[in-house]
Amino acid sequence: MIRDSRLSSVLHGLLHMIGAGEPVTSEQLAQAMATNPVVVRRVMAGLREQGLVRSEKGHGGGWTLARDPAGITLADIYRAVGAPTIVAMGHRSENPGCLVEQAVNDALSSTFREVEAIFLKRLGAVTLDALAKDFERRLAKHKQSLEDQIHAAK
Amino acid sequence: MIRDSRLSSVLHGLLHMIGAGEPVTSEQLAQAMATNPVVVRRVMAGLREQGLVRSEKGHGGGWTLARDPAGITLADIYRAVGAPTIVAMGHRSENPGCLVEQAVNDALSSTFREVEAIFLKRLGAVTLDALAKDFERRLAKHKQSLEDQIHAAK
DNA sequence: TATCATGTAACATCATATGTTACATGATGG
DNA sequence: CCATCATGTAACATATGATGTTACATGATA
Repeated sequence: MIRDSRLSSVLHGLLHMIGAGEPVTSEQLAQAMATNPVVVRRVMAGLREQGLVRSEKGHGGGWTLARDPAGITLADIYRAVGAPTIVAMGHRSENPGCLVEQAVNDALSSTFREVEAIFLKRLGAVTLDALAKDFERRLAKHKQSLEDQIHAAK
Repeated sequence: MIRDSRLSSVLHGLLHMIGAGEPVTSEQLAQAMATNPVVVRRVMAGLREQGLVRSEKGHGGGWTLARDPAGITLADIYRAVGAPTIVAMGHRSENPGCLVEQAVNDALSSTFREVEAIFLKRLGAVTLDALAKDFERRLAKHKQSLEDQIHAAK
């Protein structure tokens, strides 16, 4: 099964935007996200429609965050990238007249829906700001680790 | 996203097998599952490898349940059809050196894994027998409903 | 006005479930 | 023993949707 990586990909891009203090071009984001500028614009367009980011044309243009990252949850971003399918399984027929199919669909669908609700609840509990802070902690730890290596080599 | 319907499909077939007291051919299952006999054999082969069903060639041959349906859970069947992908989302890179990617992957992966565990736990709590009984209840109710209509029409 | 950047349409590509054809193998009944 | 039935399996076709790519239009800035 091909796994949709838009959410993961766009989060990567957004963290880069938070780090930069100025507009970031699709070209730069494409480098960071290991993809193509057109793909970046395509996915960022969804965020712009939801008012999460802004885009500016021309010299000095690019993408900037439009709202406080402490007020944006991963669930907001999930919806903004088009609310991709969560559960990779489904039914052959979504409108079954067959009683066997009804029994099977009910048993599976209730589980599917429950899983989807939990997934969205979890995403809704994480803000973009929290993710950025987590990254900064990793960065600090990484730098410390590098310094330790330098001192140890003396 | 294309949704994998093997689990749903094979459950449909298994309920038909429980209903029939004799071996059911791939041809018959294909009719019930609205698909092709070869597809039926392909998916049933997985169940046979797990000892859930048996197949017999020649006259009077076909597929039969190999174990008590009260001892088979939907999780067993899920695994037998090849344990299809549960969560339809993933990461661009599964082996990230980038710290941004690590932060993003950790945030999402923990949620993905939690959702998958809940999914499997739910499937493990439902036996094939319970599903069959649920179907029988629906059938009885349906019959009653038909009779009521006949009486009402008099 | 040249350059830079987004906006978007129109394809190509790729992975994977599903559908289909063809033929081999084995079991049963006559 | 042979015709028939059923599974076993390889090989290829199809469909879908994310992703990659090219091309060109539009708007903003220096």
